[in-house]
Amino acid sequence: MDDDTRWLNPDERGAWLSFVAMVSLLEAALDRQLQRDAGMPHAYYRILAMLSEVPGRTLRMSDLASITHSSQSRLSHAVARLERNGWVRRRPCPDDGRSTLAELTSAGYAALAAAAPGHVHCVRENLFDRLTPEQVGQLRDICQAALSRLAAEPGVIPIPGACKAVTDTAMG
Amino acid sequence: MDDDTRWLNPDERGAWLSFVAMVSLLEAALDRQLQRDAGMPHAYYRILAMLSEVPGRTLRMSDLASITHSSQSRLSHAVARLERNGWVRRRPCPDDGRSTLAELTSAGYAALAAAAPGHVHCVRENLFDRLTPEQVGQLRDICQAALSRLAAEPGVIPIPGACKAVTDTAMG
DNA sequence: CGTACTTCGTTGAACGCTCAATTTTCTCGG
DNA sequence: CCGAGAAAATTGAGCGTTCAACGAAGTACG
Repeated sequence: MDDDTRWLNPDERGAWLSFVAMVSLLEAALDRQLQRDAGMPHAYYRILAMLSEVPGRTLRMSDLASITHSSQSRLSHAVARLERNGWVRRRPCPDDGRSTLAELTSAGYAALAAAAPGHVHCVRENLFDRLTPEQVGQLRDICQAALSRLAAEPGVIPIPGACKAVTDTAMG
Repeated sequence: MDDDTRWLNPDERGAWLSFVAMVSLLEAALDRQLQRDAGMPHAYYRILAMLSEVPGRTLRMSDLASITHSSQSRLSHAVARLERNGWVRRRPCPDDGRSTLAELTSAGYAALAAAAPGHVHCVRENLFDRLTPEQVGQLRDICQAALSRLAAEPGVIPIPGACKAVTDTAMG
């Protein structure tokens, strides 16, 4: 172990342990709440939420994968399940024979609308209601700083048009 | 939808979208790196890391579940796999017939030591090297604020002794 | 002592995600 | 037009996590 590894200093280690604990518990809390009250995991809620915010409530599978930070495979499995629930409908894209369009159905919108208040309550209760307005800004800046590197990772290609239009207004 | 739900304001929504994106991508990057280079997911790395930091490299399953913020069931499955790899050994607890002790083997320690540099590099590259020292402190405070609520969630009982002793020094 | 209750850990089924093919369609250079 | 390569989406196997159920061992109280 004669390494040139730059280990975490005490401040960084403390922050990292808090971060890992916080993320584990928060994700678990969100998943438990949504699974119990709406019959879907957090990842599926985000798919419905993203679709709901876009004109026509329709997106190409590829774009939907990008804005939900999901692999195509993962999204394909997920949408297959959402379609079985009647919450999403798939149809071929007229402009590009390779693409598939995913559309939020009215049943899907209703499920999302029913789930949203409980979900937002959970997010507030466990995060934002514990933070000062200053800390909200700090959190955004910290995440953006990390994203400057993460968004360039293999397999993560930012979508020029669709992404921005949505992330400005989506509710999470 | 005539609700008294307090929706997220624009600042909160922006922070939340950044946070969700950052967490998804960071977790994915950590899992990919560890799976590729060390043959284990991040959750399993954390189990080995926690064991390695404790006197005797041994913990009761219950305590190990607590400090890794894992359910007992999840930990039980995980340790079963780690034991199959020869990285952890289980034996009955002499003090309490219900309990099981999990001990990090020397092979397990070696696997951890081999995995650590690459993992820390990944954490640095995608997070800490993008943050100012001030932001590191802000991140810790923000996570601690959220943990003040999350740590009290159902199923999460802080361990009086073992937990503190470890979280002061563990490397994540 | 014995009954009720709690704690500890495990198990199996169901489910979601990852990874590595595979198929279909589009694009581009010749 | 044709062939090579890229892009879009899907599929199935393997793995990790969740959830509910269970057995085994400790605790509290009459």
